[in-house]
Amino acid sequence: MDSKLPEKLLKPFNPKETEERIYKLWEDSGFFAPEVHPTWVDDSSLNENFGKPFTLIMPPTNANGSLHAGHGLVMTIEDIMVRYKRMRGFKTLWLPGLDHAGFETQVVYEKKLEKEGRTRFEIEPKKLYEEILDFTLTNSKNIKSQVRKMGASCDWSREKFTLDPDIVKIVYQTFKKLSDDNLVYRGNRIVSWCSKHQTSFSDLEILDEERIDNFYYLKYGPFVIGTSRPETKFGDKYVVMNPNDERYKDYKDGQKIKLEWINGPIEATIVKDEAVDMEFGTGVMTITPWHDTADFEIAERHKLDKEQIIDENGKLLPIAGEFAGQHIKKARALIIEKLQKKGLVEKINEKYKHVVRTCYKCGTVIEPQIKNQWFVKMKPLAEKALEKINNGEIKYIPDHYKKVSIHWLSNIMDWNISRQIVWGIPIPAKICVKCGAGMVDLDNKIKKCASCGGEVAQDKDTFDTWFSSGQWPFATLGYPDGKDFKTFYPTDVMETAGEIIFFWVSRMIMLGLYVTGEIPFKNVYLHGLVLDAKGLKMSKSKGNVIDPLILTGKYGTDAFRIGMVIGNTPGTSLALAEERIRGYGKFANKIWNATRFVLDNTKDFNNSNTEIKYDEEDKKSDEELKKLVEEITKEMDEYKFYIVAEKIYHYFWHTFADIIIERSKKKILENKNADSAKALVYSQLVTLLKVLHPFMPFVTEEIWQILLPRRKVGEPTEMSALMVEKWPARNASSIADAGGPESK
RNA sequence: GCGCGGUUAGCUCAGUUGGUUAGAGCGACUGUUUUACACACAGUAGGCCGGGGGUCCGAAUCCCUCACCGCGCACCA
Repeated sequence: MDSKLPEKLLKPFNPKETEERIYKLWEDSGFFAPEVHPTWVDDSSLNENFGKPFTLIMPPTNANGSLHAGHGLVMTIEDIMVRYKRMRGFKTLWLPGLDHAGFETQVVYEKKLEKEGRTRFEIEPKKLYEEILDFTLTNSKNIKSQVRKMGASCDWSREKFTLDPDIVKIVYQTFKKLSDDNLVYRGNRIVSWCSKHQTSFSDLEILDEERIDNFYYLKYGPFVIGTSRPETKFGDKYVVMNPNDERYKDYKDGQKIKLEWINGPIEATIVKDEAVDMEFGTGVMTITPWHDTADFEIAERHKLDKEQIIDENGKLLPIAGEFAGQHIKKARALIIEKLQKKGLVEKINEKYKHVVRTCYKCGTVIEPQIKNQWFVKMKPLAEKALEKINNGEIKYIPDHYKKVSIHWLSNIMDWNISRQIVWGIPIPAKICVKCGAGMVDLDNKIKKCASCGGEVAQDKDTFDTWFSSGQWPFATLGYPDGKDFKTFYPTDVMETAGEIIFFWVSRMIMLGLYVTGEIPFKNVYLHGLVLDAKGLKMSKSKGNVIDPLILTGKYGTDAFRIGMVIGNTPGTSLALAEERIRGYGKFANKIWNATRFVLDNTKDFNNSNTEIKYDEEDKKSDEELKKLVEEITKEMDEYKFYIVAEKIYHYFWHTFADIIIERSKKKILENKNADSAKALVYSQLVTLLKVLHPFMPFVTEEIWQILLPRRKVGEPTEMSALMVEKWPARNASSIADAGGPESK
């Protein structure tokens, strides 16, 4: 028996010195891969789970970003799940990945260009793509090393990037399938256009912003119309009212009237449509179908003309006459001035509260535009998803996200998947130069337009990032023929931020079901936002961003991890205060010091002696811990990490250290039931290290490696690690195996 | 307007199917340098569980209602 304590155990726990070494030990062991089996014996009579797959696909991290507090939470929660399942004997796969993060990255790169005095509109697209690719790949090394620092036990050999050729191939096949099934179409539809970023968006990239603006009442022939956007009114030649509105019953649908308008006399046509709210304004409005969704729909219903008033840069077109070429921001006041001179302004309400749609990145007011784009018909896809969610095949944690998802899916709109940016997966399609028709063309074979015979050109647009990441679970596993796909799909858990429930989670369900016929994951675990100590959202402008790596550097990764998880219920945002983490740094040291005591006092103790009989109170303590382990095992299976971590923390500190160790001192000193005491402290330490490991992997593994020579007497000296040790309970109802001196 | 959360100790939050004196961490206060640990130990104080109503033998927990805070969705020009 080794009777000397290692030198380092005599000093306080030093996370800095430990973490990199331990991570390397794990990585070298190969245990991150599901195929590399735990060292304990496969006995399914003892463990029903042994060898069953457990799959978690990591949300692909933005390759060009750096680790923020939110990532810290993701890596912690997912690693806890994965380490726990691995210790339970599951064939555990945690697949890491990187995201090219299309628009996000492009915006970052554009800012960089701006600083260099360049702009993307002057750079040849191919070259720009190469530049961003280079930029992204360089930065990706950074994020990958940071993920390692968090202790993530993911299988790096299976790492994927959203632009990998095999991923792109699958994305293309899905696009083709959607097209073949008539679920993707190209058409002139209103899209949300950002004039700064020169791209269209889906409805999710838009932020609603409440504003107080002027609301103008304008004389329009015999009517008074209300508008907050006079700059769009140049082309308005339809005046619409509700057919049931008694006030205007004398005007007939289709009737023409002549009137004086901004730039002279015009002829307008009366249109009756029920979409007009009789209560709002005067109950009469004119429409601008090119720049307003509601107006567009009215125009479609009545087959009305649509004219573009504002160009893609937000400037007025020649239809605006003397105002042509002016930016709409500046033009509004001038137009009102002119209307006032002409006596066409009836009144102005200066306190009009309404909602303006803005670009989520730059805040520019979104200008709806009619554009020829690719759209996915969502209704049929959503219906299938709703079925699976409603019948409980996909479980949400916390539960209320189920309701939120159902609500969104039930009111879903078609999805504009084309983006006018270079950084992304190019859309494999030809566009007819003559008629604008779009044809999916994976093999680059189409030379003439199928509908008009005109010349075709390659589509210059790229896919919305979420179109490719929406296929992530089956794409990363190599659908349809990959071995991993067959073994690990459907995956078990999708763990991600509640914020992207629609962007990502719901779309993965729809696309996964559509392509593979199966749900992509059985459980959705959604975590909340990580906020600053005061509960405010972190932002660079507020200067309250907390860098997780500074905290892990100061207090250790273990302290950070358990601090992130204790008391943090799923879905709830977390206020990250430094004292919180500092406190758990003390806990890591407490574990370290308790270990020193146990090893120091049991060095002469023969732990292979199975004859030890606990005395009365030790027996009680032994049973108490076994009961606790059963309890937390159940809670682990219910994803209640916040309560498990707290229970273990509390037991370790206030029962094991404060009561059991204190009690043992007396017994050992007086040599009264000393063997019982020694056996108990050793056994409890071993069990506690195991259950603590998913939460605090570094300190527990470090101690395990010190313990190992004692535990493995007479056994082969092969690589062994706590991360593949057996969890000390089979399941909630079974008898716990507390490990300890009796274990072989 | 519709939907989803939240309101519990000074702060951050737990509280599972309703059951005896409502919990944790941090903070505060009082002691103690006891041979693993002062990154410690022993202890103390602090809550009409947002307001009102109801069901029940019994409600922080279930139902109704109001108030306030947060978030999401929406084509009222």
